Amino acid sequence: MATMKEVAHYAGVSVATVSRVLNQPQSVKKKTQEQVLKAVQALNYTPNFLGKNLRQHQTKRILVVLNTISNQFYSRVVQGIEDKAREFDYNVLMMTTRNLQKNILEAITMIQTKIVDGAIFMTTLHAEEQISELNRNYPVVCACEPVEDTEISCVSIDNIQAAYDATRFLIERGKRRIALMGVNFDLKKTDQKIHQYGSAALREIGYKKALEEAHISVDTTLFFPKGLTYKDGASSVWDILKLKRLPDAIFAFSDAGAIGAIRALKVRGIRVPEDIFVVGFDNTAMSEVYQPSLTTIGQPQYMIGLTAMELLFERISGHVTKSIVLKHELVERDSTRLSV
Amino acid sequence: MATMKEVAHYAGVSVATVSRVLNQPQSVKKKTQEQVLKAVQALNYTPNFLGKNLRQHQTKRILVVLNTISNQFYSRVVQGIEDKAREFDYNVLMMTTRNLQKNILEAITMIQTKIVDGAIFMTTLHAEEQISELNRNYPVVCACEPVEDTEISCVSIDNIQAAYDATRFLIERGKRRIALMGVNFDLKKTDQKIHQYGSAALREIGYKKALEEAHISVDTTLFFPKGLTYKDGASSVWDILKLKRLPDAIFAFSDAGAIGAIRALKVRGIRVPEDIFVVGFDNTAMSEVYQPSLTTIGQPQYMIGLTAMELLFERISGHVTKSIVLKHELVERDSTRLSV
DNA sequence: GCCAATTTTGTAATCGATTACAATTAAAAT
DNA sequence: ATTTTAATTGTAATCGATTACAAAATTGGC
Repeated sequence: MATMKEVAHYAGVSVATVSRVLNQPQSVKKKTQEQVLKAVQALNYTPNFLGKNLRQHQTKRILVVLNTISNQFYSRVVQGIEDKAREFDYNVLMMTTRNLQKNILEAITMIQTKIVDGAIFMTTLHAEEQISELNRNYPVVCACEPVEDTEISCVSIDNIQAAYDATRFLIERGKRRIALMGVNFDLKKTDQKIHQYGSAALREIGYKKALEEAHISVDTTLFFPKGLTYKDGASSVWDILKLKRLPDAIFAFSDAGAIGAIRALKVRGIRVPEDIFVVGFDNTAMSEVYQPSLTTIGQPQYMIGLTAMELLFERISGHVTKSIVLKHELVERDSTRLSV
Repeated sequence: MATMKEVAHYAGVSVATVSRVLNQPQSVKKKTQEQVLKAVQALNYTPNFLGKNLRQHQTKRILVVLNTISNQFYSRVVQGIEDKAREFDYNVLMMTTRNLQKNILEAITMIQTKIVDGAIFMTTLHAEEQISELNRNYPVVCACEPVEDTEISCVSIDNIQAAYDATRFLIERGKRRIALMGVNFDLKKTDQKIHQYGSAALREIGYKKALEEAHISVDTTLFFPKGLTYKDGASSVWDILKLKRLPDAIFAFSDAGAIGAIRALKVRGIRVPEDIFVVGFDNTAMSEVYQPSLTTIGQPQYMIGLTAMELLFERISGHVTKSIVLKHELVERDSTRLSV
């Protein structure tokens, strides 16, 4: 609660000296140091970073912008970000947007108003334009979700290839009616730039590519763009059950969605994997623990976080822009494995 | 990137006028307003909040401190916090501690250095002392986890009663060897103040109370204080299987732990609920979706968040301290229900 | 058209730190 | 002991905003 001025007065020195003791102690005499530190103790002084940051034009803080923290997936990405940030003595703050543009703009304001030195966006949807604009003047990195603007540093897997791999995996196992469960396909109607739809649109492309390669025609009645949660997965299954012919496989763009779907199928007596194969996305902890365990596309979450933070540092110090694609992996488990 | 000074110059007015246009436009002539706004546009001006906050001694931001964002449970609490915060035009930032004291101290610094106006801690373990000290000079509220210091505002359920209810529920269904899976029991050895162990210790008390009431002796070989994750639950089961006599029920302090346990039991051919009953904690989405669905203690997460934020506002504006206990509920599902 | 009352604008202090530069003090060299 | 050099400290400007107070401009009443 005390200010540096009061500390200076108490210690009988100038504020400059106090500042030096706290920031470059080697430049001040041992004895004065002690006096000052004693005063700091006595007055229970803690610096006001608003003043410090204002003067120094830097905060040593960055912001991570997420849609929701209830997605297991992000936790590990954030850990990567934090570990790398710590190396450089930076603090990591987070904000959630819950898919509302309003909240993304709020996060953007946080950067423009100099509360943080930069930001990592894991949510580009609904505000690509504004993030792009932000990126012209402030350090920005996008992670997990693709962005159209090549001026923005970005880290993610190859979503097209990943979906292609998953789809092909199912096709090779004899599946031909593969339902797709994910998000935002419908945005397509308003704009043809694919990047704007995020990873889901890319995955849809990979899916189609695999089908075409196998000469299977794309059936859009098998698309269920509800969302990524358990409930979305379950709810999509209610729709699926209305189809004349059921699909023989489901490819969900999230593990939670896949699990919600399996659960709903079970309620109707449809078995996984015997009747329908199911593949998820992200390889979250639950995909291993669920019964049946879930085949899924694993993303190198920790590495994504680490890399994103690295790119952000490069951006903060030198305005270098760079995009990196990391490797995914298909993890085969029980939801696509018929027991022998 | 432009400063207010530049805007003022461009518009041909003083900085005071610019500030007024932005903050109390009614006090400035229409025509000047337009000039200024035009300048703001032209120079793409955004205020620097460091300066503003410094001058005004407030930031309109608060910090939420969590152990981890990978716990489904917190997501909904945070939503409550955010919704209430928005009502008062506050922003909510988050930091994770991953159960490391070092990180809690980092969060505390964030408040002391005036980057935020106050904080909600959902993680008191490892730093009660410091949080208590912080609370003397800055607005602090604790949520979900109990705190010893009565000067700290706190919101949570009655953990003793909740655990009592769960245990009693099992006893009433004929279970007598009830294993406990949770965290931090062992801290007990170093200090006898129960509050320091957090909610887990309270739950242990409730558990014991129910047993004693039923004249069942407490068997500490049935305590498995590994942690709250899926893996912890599964790993505890490996230990359980080493027992001479298996328990007939498991009460886990988290849904994830309970599910991890069910999964591990299944691997060894032990069925839930036929062979063992399992009860979880928190009523997260997965408890409904898992197979078998999980009986669990539900906490009013959203309400906890809402209330915590309310208490923080009271603390920010008037140094009122208040603690609130909210109601829990026992949700019965398949993991404790023998099919007829 | 003049004066008082009111509205609008500007000047300068302020928030709490850092830091260039100057001034002082101590140590080293002669 | 005196000068030179280096180490230590202080003075004051600065970061970018807000805001009390003073000054100027406008309005209204006569």
